[in-house]
Amino acid sequence: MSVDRGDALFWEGDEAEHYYQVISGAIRFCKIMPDGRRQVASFYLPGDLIGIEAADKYRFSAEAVIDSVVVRFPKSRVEAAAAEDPKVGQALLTIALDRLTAAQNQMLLLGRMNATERVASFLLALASRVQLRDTMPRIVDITMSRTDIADYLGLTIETVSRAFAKLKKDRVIDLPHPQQAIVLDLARLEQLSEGAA
Amino acid sequence: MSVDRGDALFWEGDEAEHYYQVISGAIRFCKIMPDGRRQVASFYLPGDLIGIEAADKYRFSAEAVIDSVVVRFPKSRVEAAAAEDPKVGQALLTIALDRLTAAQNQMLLLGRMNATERVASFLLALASRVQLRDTMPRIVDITMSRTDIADYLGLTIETVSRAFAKLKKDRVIDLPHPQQAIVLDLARLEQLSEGAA
DNA sequence: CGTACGGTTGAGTCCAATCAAGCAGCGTGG
DNA sequence: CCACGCTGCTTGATTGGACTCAACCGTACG
Repeated sequence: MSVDRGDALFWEGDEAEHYYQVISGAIRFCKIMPDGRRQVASFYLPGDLIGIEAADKYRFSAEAVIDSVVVRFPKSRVEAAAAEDPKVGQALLTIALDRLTAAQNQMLLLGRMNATERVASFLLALASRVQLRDTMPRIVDITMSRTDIADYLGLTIETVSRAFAKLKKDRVIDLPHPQQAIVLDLARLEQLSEGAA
Repeated sequence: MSVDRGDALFWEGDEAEHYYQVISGAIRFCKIMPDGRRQVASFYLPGDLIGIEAADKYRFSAEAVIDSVVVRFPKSRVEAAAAEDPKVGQALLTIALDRLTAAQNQMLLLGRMNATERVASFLLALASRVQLRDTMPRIVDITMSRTDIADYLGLTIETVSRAFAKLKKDRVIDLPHPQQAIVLDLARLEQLSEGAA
């Protein structure tokens, strides 16, 4: 399946009938409050499975950040496979537990970090999630918009922009293009993400 | 095992060798930043399993909020049981997925809600997690301190206290004792937790 | 009875949100 | 080809909600 930028795989409240796996692109997993406030719980990148936490209905919406390709599995078929082969269930469990740990770390970010620390953590996470080639890439491609980043980090687009500007001014990163960052001082970035002022 | 108020089941960084199940009391699951900022990821109440997300090492600490009793299982034994009986693995998966959904909702709270909305959500969660008797209890016992609540909601103790005071002033709850709230206007509390100003 | 601790309340500060321009890239159409 | 408008990003000025600092209160406890 192809999904265009901005299109939804499913909406919060839909009957949860499918799992999705990202092949290419990026999907945001988010929830919107009645007055429009939005929180992105996570970004799903190629290889990631979407929808595993849904029991009866989806509790979050899944929308394409950029044009993407996903495969869709009927939920019932995955469940049948899991019942038949314990390894499938085990694999799902591993994914769920990893994701739980990530969610708990994100709570620390949202609950206790300031704007600069949040953006630093975000950049590090992006850098480490991209192809794990030889070493941590110095060039980080930022596929999502400032709006998506802000809603992921619990900030506004202005604050995200200012945090990028501050990191650039402090020579921690360079920002040749809004969608691309170059890590100049990895150690400093790590310090920031750990909360060292 | 008995654990006294304030004592830890394990610390962040310890080798993850055990699962724990809460029998009585309450355990907080938290992480502390180098400069002392603390985030409580969740409170575990009787029946809850602790430590399932740990792979090699614990990523969070677990400490008793009040004097508590827990049972401890060797991790290896649970894993063996899961390998043998698919139902064990399935049960673990169900727990992990429920917890993931809870964590995602907590992200919305931490990222986008104001102080009053956070406290309202917290009270509702407490009310619904206590014994599910006939209906939602009007009387909510708050076992944890303001410090723990603040670190769970990403606020300070003063702000938590002020939010409680505001809810009381607005006749949404009564607060006969700092550790006990009485829900006067459940509908309003639910509105607040959903983000209706 | 005095001290300590947890909670509340008040005053002032600060960081991020809000409000408001301004700018750069880009696709469209005259 | 270029003017135009749109969209996304940045930057500036101001505001506001939560944080900080500080005092105070009540209960528990030695």
